[in-house]
Amino acid sequence: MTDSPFSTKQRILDAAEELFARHGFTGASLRQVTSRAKVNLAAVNYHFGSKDRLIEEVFRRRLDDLNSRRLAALAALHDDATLEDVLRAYIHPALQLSMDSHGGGAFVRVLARAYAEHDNQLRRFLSEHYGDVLKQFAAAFAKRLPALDKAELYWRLDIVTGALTYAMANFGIIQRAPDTSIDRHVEQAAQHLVHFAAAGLRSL
Amino acid sequence: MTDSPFSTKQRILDAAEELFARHGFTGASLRQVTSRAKVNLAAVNYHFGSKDRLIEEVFRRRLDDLNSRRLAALAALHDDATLEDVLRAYIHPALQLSMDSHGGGAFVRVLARAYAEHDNQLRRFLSEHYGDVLKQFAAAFAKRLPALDKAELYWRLDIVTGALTYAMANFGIIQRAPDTSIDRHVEQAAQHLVHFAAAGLRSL
DNA sequence: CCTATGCTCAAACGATCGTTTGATACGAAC
DNA sequence: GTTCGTATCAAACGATCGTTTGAGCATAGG
Repeated sequence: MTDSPFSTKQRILDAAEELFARHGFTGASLRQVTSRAKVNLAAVNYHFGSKDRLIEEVFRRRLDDLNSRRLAALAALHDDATLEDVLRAYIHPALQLSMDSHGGGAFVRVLARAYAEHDNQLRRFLSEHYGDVLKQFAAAFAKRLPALDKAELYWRLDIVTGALTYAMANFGIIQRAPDTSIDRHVEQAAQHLVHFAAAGLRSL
Repeated sequence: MTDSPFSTKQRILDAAEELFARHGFTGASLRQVTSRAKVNLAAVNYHFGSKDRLIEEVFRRRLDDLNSRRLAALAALHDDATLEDVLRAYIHPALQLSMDSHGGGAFVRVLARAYAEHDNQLRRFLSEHYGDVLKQFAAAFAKRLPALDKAELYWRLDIVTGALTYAMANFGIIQRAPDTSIDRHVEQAAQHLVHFAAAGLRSL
């Protein structure tokens, strides 16, 4: 029941995440996935039922991890935590996931792609697994930004999320330099994002 | 040589843009495209050579338009233009394109998807058609932000671009309300982005 | 020992993919 | 009127897709 990190299921998930990120959900075939995972082609349908269910599992695995990390970071804050502290609890786990060596970077590109690809189906799936996290953070932000009404706050949080998503996907011109360690790059990116976002959020 | 807006080529481009946005490059088949465009299946390979070349043309058409609009807006500014003015020249044409009724909204989702899908090939294509625009704006920003060194400026411009891209793709929770006109929504989004970005850029 | 269960395997299914072919229609050039 | 290049068409090409099948192998329970 507890499958090892090298079990067939896990190997399929790892390979699928990597290939979905690189070639898209439809672009990556199950034959590519199973070949990379060094398992039989039929193993996907045996363990997951279908390709669509495999895609869902790829999401759930990473998203659950991100959610719990974010909520833990938020819960660890005291009442007198600053706006920057809350921003860091929101931003840092996401950036860390996007850079981690276990294929998290691939996952973020999968995530970005999914918004467009599975138009409303996967979008609903994400909001279900994500809605309460957003609400908890929105409340924490609102407490530190009493001057903003709710509509204005949501506008700005949307902007923050956009900048973060873009940074996670490594889309931008700023990419990790070869002589910078991953941890250091994550710290730099998080620091810039937190600083920028704090100024934007506080602006009157 | 000058093909009408209803020519076979244009109809293919319109249909392809719409379907690529909805289903992805590999997810949308040429049979879907040609069926929607009401042209024969072979017309794509006749007019464009291959599916890949069609994808490139879908990009070039919209991107050239966005580039010229942005540069025109930048050129129209005086020397005493504010940081907000430059931001608006950068942001507003992009948002307008993303909302326009001629399928621009679809194009932006195609754009976002492309970053992940065609790993480096299309990425290079974009930087070639986009590099000088970014440089011109970077210079205009640098002039209004003398306190920022070059590295810091590029970090922050990357953040701005991220927030803008996200907003263009209509990914976020903020979407156009039914009772708000498209133009008004573009104005609102542009105003929020400009305001937020200006604060973030100016922050010490 | 026998059976049942979980898993893997090679092989094949029908469907759909991008692309190519060869025929046909049509207007301009000479 | 004939020729020539452009454009459209139905039909087919081989390749690859997701999925299914049925046999084979292992291990645990009786």
